[in-house]
Amino acid sequence: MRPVQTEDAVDRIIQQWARERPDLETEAMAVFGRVYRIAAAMGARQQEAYAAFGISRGEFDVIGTLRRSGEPFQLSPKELTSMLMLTSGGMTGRLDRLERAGLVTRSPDPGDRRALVITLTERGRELADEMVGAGLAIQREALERLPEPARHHLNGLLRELLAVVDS
Amino acid sequence: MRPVQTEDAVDRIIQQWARERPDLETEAMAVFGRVYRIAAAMGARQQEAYAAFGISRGEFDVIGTLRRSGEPFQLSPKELTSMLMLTSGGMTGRLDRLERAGLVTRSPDPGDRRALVITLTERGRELADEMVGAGLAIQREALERLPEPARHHLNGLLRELLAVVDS
DNA sequence: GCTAAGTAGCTTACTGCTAAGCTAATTATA
DNA sequence: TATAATTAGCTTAGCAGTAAGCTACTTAGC
Repeated sequence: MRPVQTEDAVDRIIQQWARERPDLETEAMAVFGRVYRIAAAMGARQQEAYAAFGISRGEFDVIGTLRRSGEPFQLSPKELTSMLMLTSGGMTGRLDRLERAGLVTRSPDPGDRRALVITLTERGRELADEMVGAGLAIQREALERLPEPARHHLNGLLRELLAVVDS
Repeated sequence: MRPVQTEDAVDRIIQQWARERPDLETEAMAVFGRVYRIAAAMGARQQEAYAAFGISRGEFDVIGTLRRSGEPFQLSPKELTSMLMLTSGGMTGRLDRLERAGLVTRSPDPGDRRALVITLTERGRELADEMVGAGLAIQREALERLPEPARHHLNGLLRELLAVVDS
């Protein structure tokens, strides 16, 4: 009952390398080539869904992070920068746009006059709640086309690979 | 003998969402969250390795595509643009840099006066051969830390997921 | 208390990308 | 043949990111 495994774009690339460079051991290329393509394709699809709400994927990451941090939906730019692995300049730009859109506010941190507190506005919270559902729907739509034992097994293997890669 | 599965960054994000929004079905978020992080981490690692050769990952993609296309290592900008899913402007920039570095040449296509032929130079071919080995080494180093049945199984599941995502 | 080092956030210069529009050449149609 | 539509590649403007350096403030050591 497994679907027939037909040749995909990554197989073709690997066949070309195997013809030109038969000395290469290409298994790793297959695994990570597929990871890159899945990430790119799903990223593009999510970006499209987010654009319907008027903000980018990166901007959603910010309001999503504030939303899931829980009441009172406040974090410092520094915390956001390190959670989202961005430079401070990039974060300043995102916060500028989100503030202009009325989704977050900047206010001084009473305990540290160097620092700011970023707070999700009511509109920002509502938008984050709507958008997390929309983004998740895109992901579920794709994933549900795999049968269940495969889904669960895939998640476990990806967890192992991430542990290896992040260490 | 399986390593103990400890909580990772994706688990923590999902726990936050589950606390704030218990209505969400988060399995898909786990799978794609890990795919995104693996892609980002490995991409950064490869970029670093490529930088040692003086060119970027995107530029390597171009000379790698020419190299694996086989003798006479020639493709048109149009073919490269569609293979690498780039806009024409982006490809023009990459070719400018590669030409300046002496890794490719631009020459007129004798059969179509609108078109160009991009040819890998001898130095370009040598560099591509060296770099594909270096990039692959990074990938193998990570992947080999998974035991073999897992590696093969993971590749099969990723192939299934890519087929679903690319359709 | 002073001073040196570190930290938070912003600004600037630069890079690489996309999107839109251009020219020149080719192809299809009347 | 004339003309309309398409295609290849380039150029330009604009955007989002990084890296480096700035100011203002805080912390640690003497």
